[in-house]
Amino acid sequence: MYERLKGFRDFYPGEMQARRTVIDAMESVAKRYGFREVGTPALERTRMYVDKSGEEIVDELYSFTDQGGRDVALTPELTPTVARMVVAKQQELSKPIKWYSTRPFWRYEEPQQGRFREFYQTNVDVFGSSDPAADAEILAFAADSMTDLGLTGEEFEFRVSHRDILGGLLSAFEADVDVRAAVRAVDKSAKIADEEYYDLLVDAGLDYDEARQFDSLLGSEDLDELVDFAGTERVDEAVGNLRAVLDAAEDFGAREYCSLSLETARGLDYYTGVVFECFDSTGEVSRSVFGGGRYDDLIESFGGQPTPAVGVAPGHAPLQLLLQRAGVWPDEALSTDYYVLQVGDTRPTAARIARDLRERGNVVETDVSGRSFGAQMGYADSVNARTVVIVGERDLENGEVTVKDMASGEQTTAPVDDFPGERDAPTYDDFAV
RNA sequence: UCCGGGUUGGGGUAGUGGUCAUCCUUCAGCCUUGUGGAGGCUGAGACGCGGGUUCGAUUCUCGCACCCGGACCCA
Repeated sequence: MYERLKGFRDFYPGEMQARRTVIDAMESVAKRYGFREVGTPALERTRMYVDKSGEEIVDELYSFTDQGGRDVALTPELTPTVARMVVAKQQELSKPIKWYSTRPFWRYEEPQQGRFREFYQTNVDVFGSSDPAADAEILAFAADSMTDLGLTGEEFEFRVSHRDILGGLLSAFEADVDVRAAVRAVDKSAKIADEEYYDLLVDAGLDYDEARQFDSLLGSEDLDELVDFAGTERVDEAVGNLRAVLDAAEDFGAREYCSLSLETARGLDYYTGVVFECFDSTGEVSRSVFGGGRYDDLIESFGGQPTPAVGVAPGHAPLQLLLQRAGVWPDEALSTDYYVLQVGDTRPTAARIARDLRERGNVVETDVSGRSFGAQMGYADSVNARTVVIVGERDLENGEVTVKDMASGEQTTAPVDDFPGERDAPTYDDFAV
């Protein structure tokens, strides 16, 4: 017996069917917005992640040296890859570039609820537009995905913040504050005690009174107050940008799912503008389901022309938890349209019927194990066959097959030459008198 | 990497320092090559791994692995 690797999962048909339904729903929304699918490698050079995130990142990667001596890593996220792709073909791609992709990623970390070492995400990004409408389109894609999956505004919310508001306010307090550390403190603030939060802000360079004031400003949600307090062009512009995004989201039908929450910060290493996180508003532990935001500097830092970008990446595992808690996780029960049952040596006719039904798009099974009548019927039942077509020697002598509806148990005969005939999906009702 | 709780057939369980480890379910075959959900018969399938204590360990003990949850992290 071989055991599965820690943090990796197997998906058996029932769960996989439900996952497929969810993936198809999200990708369908992305396609309707004109996002185009891209395919990307599972391996990239380790250096790409180190340059972006620092040497410590290597501990979180599945990284190794390949047989050609290259230091490579299984991709822990998509953003650097698509940034690389944008830079490589920058001149020939028409802007805005709108791409999506669903695939697994790998991080060497401890599994937790909704977190695994191999995990799936659907990434959706816009490159080349700094217009607030681009941010809003990402929010609208995310909102449409959630509602198409059966969720309502009662069950999730997008907490929207703006990195430049945070950074601008912090700079207004102290010119040389450690913005990164302070933002990280903000990101944690909901989970830790106020005192601990203030201590972290103090560590970042504020004094204690400033920390309290900063906290209170973030909580007020009065954007005008923030502008007045800071009195800087940067905060003024950031607030204007956030408002413009929310206005556009209103027009795109996504505003009702958004709430202003400056205490939402995300990890934020490369975020530059609007950031948001999707929260489960029904769950007892309101942890972030997924997040996204604007990262205008990344492409340039990858060696490209300055190219603004905004994106979102719903992770399938936390999304699954949310959908299950909301009671809208798709049905995992498998179904079969037809089971073509053979009695005696009737394979030529049974196979012809099965092929005809399949050509019409039905899910059709027939015996491939030489089983008895009763065993075939039991199998048909176990795979939730809707209709069983009995192809038996006795009926064939009369030029007939038997059509049985498994739910009711009723059955009737049909002329073998007229089955399925012109019908796409014949049932018992089509032949019952 | 750290903390807490777990681990007995595929799933769910009972139990014990000593005969063939309990029961339910599942799966396969048969009763049943003309009728599934019921029933019967037969079969498959487990003490996570390693060390220690012991005449003997699934049971006691230590370590590890894995699972669940949490911390850190969340690019």
